[in-house]
Amino acid sequence: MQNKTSDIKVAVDAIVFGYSKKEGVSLLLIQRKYEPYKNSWALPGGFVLADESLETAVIRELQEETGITVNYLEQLYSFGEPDRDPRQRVISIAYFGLVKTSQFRELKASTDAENAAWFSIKKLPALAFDHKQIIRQAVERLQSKIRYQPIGFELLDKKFPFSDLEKLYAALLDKEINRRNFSKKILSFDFLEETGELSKPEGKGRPSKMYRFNQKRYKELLKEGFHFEI
Amino acid sequence: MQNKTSDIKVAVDAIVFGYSKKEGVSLLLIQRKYEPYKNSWALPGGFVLADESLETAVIRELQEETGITVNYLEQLYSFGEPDRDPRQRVISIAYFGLVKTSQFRELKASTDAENAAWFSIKKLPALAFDHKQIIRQAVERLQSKIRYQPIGFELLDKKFPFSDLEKLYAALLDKEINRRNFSKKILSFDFLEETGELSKPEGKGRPSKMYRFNQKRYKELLKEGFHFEI
DNA sequence: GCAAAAGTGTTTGCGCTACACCCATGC
DNA sequence: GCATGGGTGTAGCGCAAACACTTTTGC
Repeated sequence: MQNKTSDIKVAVDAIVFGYSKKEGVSLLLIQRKYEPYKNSWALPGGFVLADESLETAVIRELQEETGITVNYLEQLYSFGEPDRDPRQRVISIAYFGLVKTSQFRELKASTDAENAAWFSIKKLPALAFDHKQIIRQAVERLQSKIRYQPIGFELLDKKFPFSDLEKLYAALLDKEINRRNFSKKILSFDFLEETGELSKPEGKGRPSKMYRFNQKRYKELLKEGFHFEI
Repeated sequence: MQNKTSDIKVAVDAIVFGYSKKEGVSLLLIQRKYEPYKNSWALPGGFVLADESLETAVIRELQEETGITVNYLEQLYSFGEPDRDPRQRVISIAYFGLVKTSQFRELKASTDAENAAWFSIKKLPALAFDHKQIIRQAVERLQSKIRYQPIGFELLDKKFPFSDLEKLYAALLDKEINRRNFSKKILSFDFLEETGELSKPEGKGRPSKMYRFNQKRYKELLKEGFHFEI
């Protein structure tokens, strides 16, 4: 057996983003309980079981380690440099997930076994393995994907004031947005609907209409050849 | 050892595209010599060795099985459904490659051990494993990527008449292109340079100027914040 | 001269940008 | 009333689509 091929382990990692107006864009991390990198912060994830799909493995690990259920998940990239894990060869298929702000807050309740926490992507701790690089790639994917697919809504609550969407885009793209033009563009797409409700004013200013993303309408538009683009 | 994780094998597959005016967009396939799917056509690829990177594995397998050296390569996606290989669990990291037309023609010379051939993507044979699905995804990637990254040049010769580029885009996007507007747009990007030569007219019509893609200029433009988009 | 393919100029209209103003709320 | 943030109208500019015409070759 000259060319050993069977001792490569297969793992999955999850890069899960959340968002709040206060904290901005945040990332879900766990604190490792074992060597290597014991006590370091790292991406949630683990080895794939013999008969589960990759996606199932991610969902399972996220549930086990953080109690979180994502409402958007897609494969990001596979990382397989021979030396990325000091113990043995491990290739990791990284998945990219988004959770709504309501879930985002509820983290602590469901996690006492593992130590899991949200970190603002502007203030990340030192990270295990090549996870820093993986996260960089995930942030790039998020920033580019938000421009041509309406995944921003997966980070907001079901109902949200329009200004929340605007602030989210400003935070994600890290630049100011022209309020007038942004709302004209988004509303012209015709996949947002008013719920009829008004937001309770948070201290100051006029209350805003609440909106809801109409998934069904969006799917219809896609069939008609519509292309989302910011 | 209740949860077996160590018996998943790791493979790579290559989806390599070529292009010629006659055949259009073509795909490189090999004919399998062993079971399963013996004699079926399949993507070139194979298991990753213990100490090589994923990309190295792809390049090696392509060389061994087809004699081809790609001049563009990027990771496409990882496929890992538990039942995608009848023998045992195999996850495959698929890579997406492009070769220039000159290489594209030279295939037969370097391959007598394996049976390798180009197939027009409009007339693909039956395929082993889940390779049909992988190819579909690769074609989608090619079609979308060609619009926002100048990878089309990787499918043409170093020097090419402008109309070749136009025909390539028409073939890839499967729609007609307005000659005037296409050339205005591409030339305005300022990363094509005239070589000064003229094409030998192929029978009829006026000979055309030959162009060359200026990689260095393109990199400069990127630094200045330029964004390619068709 | 004629057909075929390359090369170029110009009008038109849509969409994005920029700017300006009005409305509803809490204090 | 005033400050704060939400909501909307519109002029102007730029760019891309659409169309038309000229040039150079082989026969």
